[in-house]
Amino acid sequence: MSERKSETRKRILAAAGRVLAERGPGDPAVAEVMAAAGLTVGGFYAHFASKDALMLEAFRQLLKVRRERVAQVDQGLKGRERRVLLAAFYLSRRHRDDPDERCPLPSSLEEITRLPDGFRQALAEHIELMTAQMSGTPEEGDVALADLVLMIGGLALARALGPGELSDRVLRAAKSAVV
Amino acid sequence: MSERKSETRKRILAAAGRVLAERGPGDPAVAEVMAAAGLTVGGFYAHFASKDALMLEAFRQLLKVRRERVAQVDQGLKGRERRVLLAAFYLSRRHRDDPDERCPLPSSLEEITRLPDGFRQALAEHIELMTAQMSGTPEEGDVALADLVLMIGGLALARALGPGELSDRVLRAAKSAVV
DNA sequence: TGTACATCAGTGAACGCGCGTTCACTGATGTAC
DNA sequence: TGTACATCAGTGAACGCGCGTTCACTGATGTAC
Repeated sequence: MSERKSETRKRILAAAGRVLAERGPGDPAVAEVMAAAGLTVGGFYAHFASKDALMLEAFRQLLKVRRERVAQVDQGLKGRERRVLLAAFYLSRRHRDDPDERCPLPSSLEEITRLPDGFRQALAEHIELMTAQMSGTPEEGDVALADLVLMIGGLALARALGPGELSDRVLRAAKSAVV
Repeated sequence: MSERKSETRKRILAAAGRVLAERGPGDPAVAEVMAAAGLTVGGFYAHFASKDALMLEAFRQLLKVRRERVAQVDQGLKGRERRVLLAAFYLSRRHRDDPDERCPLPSSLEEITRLPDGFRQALAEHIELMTAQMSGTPEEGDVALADLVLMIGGLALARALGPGELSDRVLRAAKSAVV
């Protein structure tokens, strides 16, 4: 594969990641993703086998990047302090409203029920790795898992409510419940 | 409107409620809902103005019924004890796997972002009423809200993971984090 | 160095399908006399 | 009580559109000699 082609591939993947994080893997149309990458639909299948294949790869990549980012945040902090800090970022109004840098999970969970198994596996792997990153000791695993639920669920609910007082309250309430 | 017609309308609404709770308001096709009600597509628009109108009415009705059910559960229990009991039901494997009696929120949150405003309003109203039902005193409002996030988010994540060990762990972890 | 040909990334139009919505029609039920 | 007509719930086919996927073609880049 030529360098030019693999550059194009990356552009498509990046465009897919942006819309996926906002609207989930199913909703965005292939033509829309290609247009966002500055291309036309026709060329798509020279890069990916199907829409699902593109979206799965974008999904995995987004999760991986986010895990790496989390790993870089403040390794000095451990256990609950670390979780509180991560939740403060995750459940901020900025993360709710900013179209970039979004976690794809709140928008993807529901569709994953009906998507190919690879999505479920990528999700499971991510959850395992994140709980490990968020717990100082193995015994803390379950509280880390509960905190992930607060984060993902809190953001999903806050987004569904749209910007506003109740939505802000949801973010605050979830943050202060971190275990 | 004849009695026969209004009976049919209720059947359509009930069929819509079942698929909505499982797959959200957008995914099920009108023809599929009508078939589930023992009818053909053509007659649909004599009962509802549009698919969105049907789904919104089904959504509101499902939420109302669920609130009434919660109101009947054990008024003796107050505050945290009450929330623990409700979470035990909500985050059970049965509620995760049983196609009937499902809460529509885990499957609907994401789509609500892109749906007419009525969905958002119905959601907001439901969340307000539920936090009221789940807090003994007004000061408890925020912990009730956090518990709702644990319940809805926990079920959404557990469903996305599909039945299995990790999914069960999510349910348990969320339950034991109830504030 | 230049010419002929092959390769390759991307284009643009078309195909097939599912789905929301519309509409002419049918068969059953109700009403007038 | 019976007959003619109107109403009404539901049917089945069609329309239009969006979308995933395919494919013949183009223009640019690389290779052989």
